[in-house]
Amino acid sequence: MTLKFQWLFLGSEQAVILITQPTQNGAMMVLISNNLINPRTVGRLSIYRRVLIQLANEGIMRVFSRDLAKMAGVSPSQVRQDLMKVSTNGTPQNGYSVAELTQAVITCLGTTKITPVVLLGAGPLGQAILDCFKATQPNLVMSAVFEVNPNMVGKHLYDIPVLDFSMLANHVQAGRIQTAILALPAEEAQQAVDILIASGVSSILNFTTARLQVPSRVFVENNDILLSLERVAFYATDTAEEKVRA
Amino acid sequence: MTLKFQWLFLGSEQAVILITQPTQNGAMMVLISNNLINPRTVGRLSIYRRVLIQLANEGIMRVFSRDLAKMAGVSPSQVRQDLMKVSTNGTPQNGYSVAELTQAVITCLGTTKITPVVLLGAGPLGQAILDCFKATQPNLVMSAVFEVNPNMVGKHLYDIPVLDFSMLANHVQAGRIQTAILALPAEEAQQAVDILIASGVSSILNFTTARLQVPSRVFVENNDILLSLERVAFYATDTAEEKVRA
DNA sequence: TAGATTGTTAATCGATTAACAATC
DNA sequence: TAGATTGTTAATCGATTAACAATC
Repeated sequence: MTLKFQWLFLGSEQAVILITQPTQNGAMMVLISNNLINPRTVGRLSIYRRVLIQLANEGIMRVFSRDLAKMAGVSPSQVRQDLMKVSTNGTPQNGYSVAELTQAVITCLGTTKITPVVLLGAGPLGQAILDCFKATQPNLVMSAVFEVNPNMVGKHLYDIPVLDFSMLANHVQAGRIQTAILALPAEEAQQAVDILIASGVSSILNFTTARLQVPSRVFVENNDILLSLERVAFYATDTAEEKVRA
Repeated sequence: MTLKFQWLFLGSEQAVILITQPTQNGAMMVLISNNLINPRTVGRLSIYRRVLIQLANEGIMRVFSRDLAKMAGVSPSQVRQDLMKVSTNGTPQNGYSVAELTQAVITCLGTTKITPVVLLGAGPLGQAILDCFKATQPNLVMSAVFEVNPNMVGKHLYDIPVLDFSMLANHVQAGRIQTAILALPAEEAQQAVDILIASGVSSILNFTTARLQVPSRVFVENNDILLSLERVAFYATDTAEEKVRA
């Protein structure tokens, strides 16, 4: 009997895993449908991991939810609620073992598995992303950069080869690459996404302003830098002009 | 009588404006406390603006909430709910005038006022942000880039002068600059933020992994690229390994 | 008019916070 | 033991969605 499992993303904040099996007439039957960790929680767990690693570097052995909360910028309740998603081992009076909790969070986030990534676009943003990769955990490995600009193709950026865009589908399929980063012009985004998904990609980090059309099994994280800029501009207030005469 | 008004940010998703006046003993008395547009709504309004401008370019004169919703990737209810925040002018049967709605959204977002910005950090990420500025509305104007690296100071990047970090406070004060972008090492972030806030900055776009400590009147938008990467890696699933034998 | 859409209020949904028994 | 913290359930809060009267 062949079982199949896949993520399903509901909106942008909720994820579900489906385990299905084929019925006699060929249709799929849902066996298990588990609510799993949603993107917000994953984000906070990543932050806890950073904080925990820093604590370990400082030689601190144990930590309370209150302290972890303060350092991560969230509430103590939130920390304990989130830690319910990982196999916790805290004790009253003693809090959590930094070493054990770090391990539990890392296991939960699956940061132990090597995840190959492709980057689309070798412009300034693409290069900045490559630069960021120096700081990531070693489980994320950049496989190649794809560009249409013939002046860049064949070179290396941060030791990563820049390949022609036409090689994208083959490369992704051959390397069974599941993760892609979009740092190309918004007009080219959807077309590239169609190729990526057809080649097996299931998780996309989208730095373009385009709204991507993808099947529900594919995860999309939008990081719209222009939107961030516009929002920050909106909330800027000139304190020097804040006083008005009535 | 001197009135004073200021934003107040509650958590990361809610903003309030306070209008206060001094009492006889010098304390401030709250006159009006208005719930105003929260960051999520501001983000969606920015997206609507983009969509509307594109529609105008295509020569389309009128639009229904249903169509706007589809193009922005949200629900029709959400569109109408958001448009309640701007002075709307839609009519049943005819929907919204693209030109009028664009104008109303732009007015609401305050995109008419020139907003000067400083950028901290001239590394690869800083340069990518400068590159993004080409695409922004002309109301956002980059004033200067600040760096500690003496090899960069004195040069120009994208026609913007790179100044020494020691000139930051004076420059921000002299130019009454309210908005700053952080693209420097996380270890230097808080120290820089303290200088910025003391110099009058009220709105910060933080690209570092640091959690910033700021007074509640200051808006902080965190854009943690490493977190985005980690989240995307988490949801990647290898479809080729999705089939398991039971 | 009939039908469809707006503007707005009510209902739902989900995420965060509070509370508290169990425990060290 | 007394006091404080965990793990978890219940309550709250806020955001999104649905519903619907008013309207063109």
